[in-house]
Amino acid sequence: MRKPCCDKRDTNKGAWSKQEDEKLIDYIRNHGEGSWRSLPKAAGGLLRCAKSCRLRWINYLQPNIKRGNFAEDEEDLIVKLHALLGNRWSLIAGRLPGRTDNEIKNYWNSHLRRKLINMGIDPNNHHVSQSLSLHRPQISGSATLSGGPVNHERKKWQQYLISMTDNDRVSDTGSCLPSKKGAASCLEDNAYVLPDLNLDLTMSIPSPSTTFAEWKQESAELEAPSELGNATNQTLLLFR
DNA sequence: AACACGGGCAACCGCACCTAC
DNA sequence: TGTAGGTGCGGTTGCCCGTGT
Repeated sequence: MRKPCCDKRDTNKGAWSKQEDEKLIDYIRNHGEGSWRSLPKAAGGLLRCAKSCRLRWINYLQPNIKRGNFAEDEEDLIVKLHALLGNRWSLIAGRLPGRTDNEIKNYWNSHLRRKLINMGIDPNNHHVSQSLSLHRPQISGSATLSGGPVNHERKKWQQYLISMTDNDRVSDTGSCLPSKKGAASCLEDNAYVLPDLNLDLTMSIPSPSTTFAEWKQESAELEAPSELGNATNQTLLLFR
């Protein structure tokens, strides 16, 4: 049985106070990140769990964190990345400088998910819902999307839908849907699903004739340093 | 004005992965 | 090779605040 990461009797829970934040910031400024387990004691006796310190630093105290509303292009990117990666928030966050996985996850759950649902898109697999899929243009007739300012939004999402072929989306079987697999194995999965990702995240359709064996061979070849120059591998590197 | 309700967000929890021994 | 500690990640919870009734 694993020991708990800290003795819960001796730790505070809940919102962080200004003093606690300052202690943590001071310590990390002087000693750098890492050694989270020993940090609370070393940082002037912070009564916080190591994991809590890490989370607080990564999500709120780091100097390069971007706070506030998400820009339109950030939204687009999140949706596209989510279609590719599923709930791999840390990977998605890696593509959005200054944004944290927690922030993106919250934004997805509170805003983007609902937005997609209103558009008639299943946020889990990015498929157009049954009732709309037969006539994609109907999306513009979604009940929540009438009125002027929405037109732009509507157009944007229509383009998104059109640009997303079925091959682009995370498979229904959930090859990269929530599981406790590591990022690396997830990327392997995606490399199979999306062998031809482009750097700008607009996608080309993978050859339907590619078998798994062929893909494995291609992947092995891509591992070779001499292949680093080609576009496909650049794309794969994007997700490393 | 008081209450109920829902949304947004910070933080917690537990599991999985990584690495050193 | 197996094990334990440290860390990272994603799901979930709970509090706070705004809005509607």
